[in-house]
Amino acid sequence: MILQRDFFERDALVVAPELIGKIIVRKLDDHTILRERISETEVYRGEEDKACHASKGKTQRTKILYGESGKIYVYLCYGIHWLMNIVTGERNNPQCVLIRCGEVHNGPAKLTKYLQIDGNFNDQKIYENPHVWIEDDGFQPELKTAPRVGIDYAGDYWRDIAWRYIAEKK
DNA sequence: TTAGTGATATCC
DNA sequence: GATATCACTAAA
Repeated sequence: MILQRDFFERDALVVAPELIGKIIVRKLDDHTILRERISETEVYRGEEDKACHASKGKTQRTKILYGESGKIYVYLCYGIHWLMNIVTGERNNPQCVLIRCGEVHNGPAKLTKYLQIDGNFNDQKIYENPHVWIEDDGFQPELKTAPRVGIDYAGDYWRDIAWRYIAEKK
């Protein structure tokens, strides 16, 4: 089953844990289809979240977070790495879920490198998309939570909040 | 531990 | 126009 827009229309704090165990499918061409199960996500939610790009308000870059849910938000980090997010929640409620790792490729930039996701995918839909989508095969691993990574600048409260969801290893 | 890398926001 | 910042990785 392919996840449709209504899945992403909900709050990021609901979508992020449910994305764990889902499968990102990336079709490069008719003969090459990559699949990777999501094992870690993080929530970036609202203008008051200092770690969220939208905390500085609506800009050219962050306007996509204010738009339609189910869009892919791809962001270039440190000049080298593409990070893949999915916009969630209703319009004008800026929030997204960062796809932080897959089962095979740990690390947000490794994942996008493997899946060949880059800036061209920014602002595209993650559903009704012939090149990339997310499937649910019914698998639901046990989850654990942890503080988010790499956001020391966000201050004590936002740095320590447990908005990171990880598939528990068995 | 550190270098590499470039888009974005912010300050002239 | 210039510069400071940054949700990372690989090599050592």
